[in-house]
Amino acid sequence: MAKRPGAYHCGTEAAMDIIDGKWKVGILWALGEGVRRFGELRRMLPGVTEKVLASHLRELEQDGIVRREALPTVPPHVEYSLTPLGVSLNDALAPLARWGEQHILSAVR
Amino acid sequence: MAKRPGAYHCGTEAAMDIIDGKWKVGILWALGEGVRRFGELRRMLPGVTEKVLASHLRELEQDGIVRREALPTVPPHVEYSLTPLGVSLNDALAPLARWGEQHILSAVR
DNA sequence: CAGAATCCTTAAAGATACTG
DNA sequence: CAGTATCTTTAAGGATTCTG
Repeated sequence: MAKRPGAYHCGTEAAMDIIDGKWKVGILWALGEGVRRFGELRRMLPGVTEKVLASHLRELEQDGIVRREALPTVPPHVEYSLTPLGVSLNDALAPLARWGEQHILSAVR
Repeated sequence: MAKRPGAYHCGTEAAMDIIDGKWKVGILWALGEGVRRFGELRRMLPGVTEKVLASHLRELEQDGIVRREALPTVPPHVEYSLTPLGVSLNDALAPLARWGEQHILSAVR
């Protein structure tokens, strides 16, 4: 979770704080493809527990990265999507993804 | 620390694994300015303990990000610097730094 | 279905002291 | 100077159960 804006020394530190959490970048990646429901996200991230997924989503929501919309249906129905800020964060992450693919993932392939 | 290349689902995850550690991006930033000695790094990162700094440096060295050169002098003298891979990682981190500055740090200034 | 509540495990980090 | 060796602390994450 992000702290107060004054608590950082550089932008990277601030950004890292927001995506700090085992499944945060996975969530960003999953929501980059469109609107997803809670159960969909859970299936897209094999191994994540409900508790951790819920708390990560709540933190991302508080940081303005994710929008949460609860539909008043029975049974409950909640949709998650990226805010414009979330989209921009995803874009800023793209070079890092390319770096990882080129230098780490392709090392043995 | 980076695991085996096959253990990741995307490049971001692999990159995040390498810079995972409270002071790793700080070390990258400090070494981006040039060669530094152990004691210099410690002073540049207020709050880091010797143990954590040493282990972070060892991990970054194993991941090929940092080069360690021990000079055979008395008293001991060890110089740390970025490898070409480390420089490229620092470059890939730049967009994220800009994002953090624009969207988080400047939020209250 | 989408979570909240509770309890539990364990790695990462911190503190402190010591040394080639 | 540049670490290593222990010990302790903490907080993220996991497992399980329960509910509007």
